Amino acid sequence: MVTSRDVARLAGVSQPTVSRALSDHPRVSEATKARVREAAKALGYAPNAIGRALSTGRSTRIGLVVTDLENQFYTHLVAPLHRELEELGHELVLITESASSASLAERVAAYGLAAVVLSTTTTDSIQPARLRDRGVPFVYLNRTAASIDADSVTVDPEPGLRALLEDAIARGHRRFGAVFGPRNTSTGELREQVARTVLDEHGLQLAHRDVLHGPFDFATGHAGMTTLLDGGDPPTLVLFGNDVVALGGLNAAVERGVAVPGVVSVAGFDDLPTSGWALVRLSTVAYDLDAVAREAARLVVARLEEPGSEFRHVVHPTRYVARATIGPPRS
Amino acid sequence: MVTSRDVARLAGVSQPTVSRALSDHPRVSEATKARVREAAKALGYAPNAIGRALSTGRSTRIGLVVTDLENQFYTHLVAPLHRELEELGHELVLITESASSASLAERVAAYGLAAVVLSTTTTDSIQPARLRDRGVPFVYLNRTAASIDADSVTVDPEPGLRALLEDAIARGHRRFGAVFGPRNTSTGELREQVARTVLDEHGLQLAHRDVLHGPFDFATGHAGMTTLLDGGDPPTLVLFGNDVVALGGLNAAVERGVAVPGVVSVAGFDDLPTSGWALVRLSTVAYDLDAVAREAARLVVARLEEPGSEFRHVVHPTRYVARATIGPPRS
DNA sequence: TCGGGTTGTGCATACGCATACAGTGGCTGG
DNA sequence: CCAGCCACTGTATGCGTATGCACAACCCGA
Repeated sequence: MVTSRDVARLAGVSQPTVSRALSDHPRVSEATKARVREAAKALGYAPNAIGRALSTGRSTRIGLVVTDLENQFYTHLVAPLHRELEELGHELVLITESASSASLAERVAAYGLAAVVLSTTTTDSIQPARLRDRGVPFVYLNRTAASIDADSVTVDPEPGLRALLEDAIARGHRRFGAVFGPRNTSTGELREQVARTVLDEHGLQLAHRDVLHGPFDFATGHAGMTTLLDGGDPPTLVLFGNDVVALGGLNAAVERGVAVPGVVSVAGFDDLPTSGWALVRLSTVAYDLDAVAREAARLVVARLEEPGSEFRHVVHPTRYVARATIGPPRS
Repeated sequence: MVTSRDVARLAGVSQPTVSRALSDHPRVSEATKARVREAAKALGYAPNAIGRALSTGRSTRIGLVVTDLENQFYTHLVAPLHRELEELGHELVLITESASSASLAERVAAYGLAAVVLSTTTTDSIQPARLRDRGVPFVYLNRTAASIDADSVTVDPEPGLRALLEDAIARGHRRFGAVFGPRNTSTGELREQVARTVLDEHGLQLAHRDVLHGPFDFATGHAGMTTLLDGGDPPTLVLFGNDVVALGGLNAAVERGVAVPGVVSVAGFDDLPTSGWALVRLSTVAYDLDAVAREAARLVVARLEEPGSEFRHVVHPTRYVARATIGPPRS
């Protein structure tokens, strides 16, 4: 391993001078800087992040806490987040909440993470509270927790979801079903609430038996659609908590030969790339997921640079994307 | 931040004793261990990975080098790899090869990574060579490089691909087209070679104009299928480099109303979960991707523990999964 | 010509942990 | 009863970097 001491020796200076030269300290002469840079290059030197982190007390490593890496949604969230963090000179460490091991806060401390992006779905505020108590900066991504404030990037489901539902109502739908996300989820709850409000405004409501809940995954949608279809007189449109769930529902319908939108219409939320496929054509609510993820990256980094600043709450708008899975209701 | 010194003070012992007690050193009395553990728990102490890494010279952080995080294939690779690494007490750091920044080897050194899993597709052996020169352990995942040896987990396309092609031939296909992966790719090259061999054995071959190449992504498949369909007298079956590419091709066909498998049959490779959807039903070559990823994790960790041991080359078998996208050729 | 400021560099040290080594008791056996 | 050993635990140190401080050399104006 090449250390700054090796570089110092080759450049004929002291180790601290190497450190200063490479970080472009103004008190180092240009000549020395050039010599040091050359020596560093010759040896293939790169400052050791471990040593630096230990010395400065901060690290450039940022944790992303997710529930289900296998979930397609996270793919499209991790990629831009990672890209942006990398551009800002930070690294991404993935963390899943495995109940088995230590508490999140402890693991953050152990891993030496500078900050954390919380993208787990549950509103459970124990973890945020612990993070705050430990002084670990964190940012909410696509979720919030009522009791603990922090920077956040979220999505306002209202415009998109309203447009979607009003389109459905205009087409003649009256019996709506829903497979929402988990109950203790800020995003899920908000979407459900908006949906109920919009329907209510049109004198409609969700019958209790037509509303299901479950994790934001394929299986939930699949099982949900199956249940709704198995019940007598299924709803004419099923609203899903997000696209991954909707895709599960859509496939369940296709599997049993139930025409979409001929027999049931299907609505999603997120507009994942898959939803736009010619094979799928899912009608859904869209927003700029890429921008949301990048925004989260910028917020964390900003928080690290200005720890005392006021919390920022960025909200992205949504819009309705009408494709092929919402049609007129069966007569 | 809670340090081992704080724990030491509370437990009434010295800092090194804390270190030893928590790592279950045999020369520490049970009574002391208990006291230390209690103090650690009371303070919520977790050993700082930075300090530990600096002290021991090794870290538990393992890098995963990928090309395209957005790619669905990597989703199903990252998730199990991460899970396995976590179980083995290691962390995962994502690295994408952005040409802009420093060389991979330098970044590995800078990040303080203990080892690296190389899952980028290109056979370019510059990076492996540099890693070797720096003494950074690494493992090939789903790729190899001829010139530089290392532990590897790969897939043998032969059985699955042979079965797939022989089924297609038995159904009457004679004109095959292909959209393979990038040229300088060990997996892509191997699949192409196997395909050509099997076809050759049956007195068939791939016409030059029917063979395309490109990155392993959706766009490649989409463009490839479009090109093949636009040429006069397209092949009756198009073999794709992998499922992600095949899904691109499949959607391109659907978009222009070309029936699959009525007009063209489509074959993939990987058997991603999406390929099994009722909406998709892609005929493809399957293997246990989950196991492959976990195997890679175990290999890296084993390599860290026994640096001198012989390189292991694990090869997973494949099998043909006949679904709905391969039918009889159009007459 | 000399004091005060500026510029450039080295010295000393700290970060949190692990570990080689030294030391302190208590115990056993001769 | 004491040499010798073992079981514990503390002291000292190092990992690679950053940074406060001291210091040397130089410059400038009075």
